[in-house]
Amino acid sequence: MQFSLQATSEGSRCRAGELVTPHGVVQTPVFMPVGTAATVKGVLHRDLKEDTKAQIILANTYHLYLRPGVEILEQAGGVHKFCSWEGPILTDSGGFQVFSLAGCRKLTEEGCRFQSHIDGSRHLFTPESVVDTQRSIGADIMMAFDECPPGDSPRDYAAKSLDLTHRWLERCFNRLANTQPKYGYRQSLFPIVQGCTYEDLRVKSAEFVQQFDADGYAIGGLAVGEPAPVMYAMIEVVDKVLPEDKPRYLMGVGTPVNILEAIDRGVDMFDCVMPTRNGRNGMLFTWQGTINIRNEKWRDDLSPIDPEGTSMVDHTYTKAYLRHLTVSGEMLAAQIATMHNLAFYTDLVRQARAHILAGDFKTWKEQAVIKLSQRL
RNA sequence: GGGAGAGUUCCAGAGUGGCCAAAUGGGGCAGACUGUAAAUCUGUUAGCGUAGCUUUCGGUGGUUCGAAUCCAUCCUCUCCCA
Repeated sequence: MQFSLQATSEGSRCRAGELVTPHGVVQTPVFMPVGTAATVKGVLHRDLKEDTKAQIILANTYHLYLRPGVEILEQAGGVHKFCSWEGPILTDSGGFQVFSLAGCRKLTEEGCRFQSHIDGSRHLFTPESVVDTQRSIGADIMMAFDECPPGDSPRDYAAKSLDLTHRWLERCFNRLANTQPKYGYRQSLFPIVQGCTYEDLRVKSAEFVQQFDADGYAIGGLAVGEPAPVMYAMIEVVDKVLPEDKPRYLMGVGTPVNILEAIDRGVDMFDCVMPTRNGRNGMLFTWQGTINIRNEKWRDDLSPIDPEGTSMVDHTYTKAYLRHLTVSGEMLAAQIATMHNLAFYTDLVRQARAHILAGDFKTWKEQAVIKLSQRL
């Protein structure tokens, strides 16, 4: 996998780049819609690609392993063919599920024993098995199996957890080296920097991780409850250590403002459920701020959903209509809101990229952040 | 014409002397959501600026220390039999 930097900007660590994957070129900064179960909920791939301009999407190892299962994915010839998405796919390792499904799992040196949230059946994930599963899935970018500790973890737990994540990382790379891709193209493995909100642990993790000469590096365990300034500080610390010539991926982040701030600090790749999940729950992101489309004030607003929007839905439907659909519980509401939000998120990073290339990112960002923080 | 029953806060519908500003559901209003166990979850929904006070359970009048609950009467509605 090749990554090339095309531009950086004065007074900022921001970068514009290009990532060449087996399934196509990704221009960075990039936002990657989350498609946990090999589907970005409610959106046809045609619309995902042509309307919302998604360049690469996520899928999830934990969820695909449980359903439909590795066998079906192998029979299909990998997840791309299974779900008919021809572009690049990144799979999360299930590390986040180990965190978010706490209560039905047990961590050991070997890996993580857990019970399926679907039927309660018992399973074991190890760094090796997770790499194997991602081989079977056929992701362009595989993620290392990590532990994502709670945001408020005490230092001793964070340190212990970090060491475990590092030992697991070595095992992930060993497994990667000793196995072959199943579908004829090379797969990349991204390590994940952890360390909670402890600066020295973050530095230690970034230094540990970069010795693996990976195709890209991820920053995990952020936006899990800590204040945004703390998150930004952690990004700054880590980005100083990570290699300049490789993409940096901030996992699970975030709000439009979070994303611009992270781009400013050198992050190239993002994913977040916010545009999709919040969209399904009636929240719209726009350049003028966020909208709760359920609010009564939109009841008779027959203006387009978003005059500045780049999606077909923005100009085809009115706010009053989308509110009606949302309040009525109509499934089309979720589809329209999701398309709008994804189109907005990709537009957000695309404009950021354009301003990086133009050299005025910093001033543009300052103005954008003010507007984006508003509630309409 | 005869008989039976019912009218409760936005709606449906509990409650049948004090623990009732009144269950529950719906609807309304608002909020949350950051590597998706989420088309989910939470709050609120008589008035006044909390404690507390004030006006509500078809209308009117009464019984009682006290009434949505008991009595009288009026109004409205539903069902059954002719």
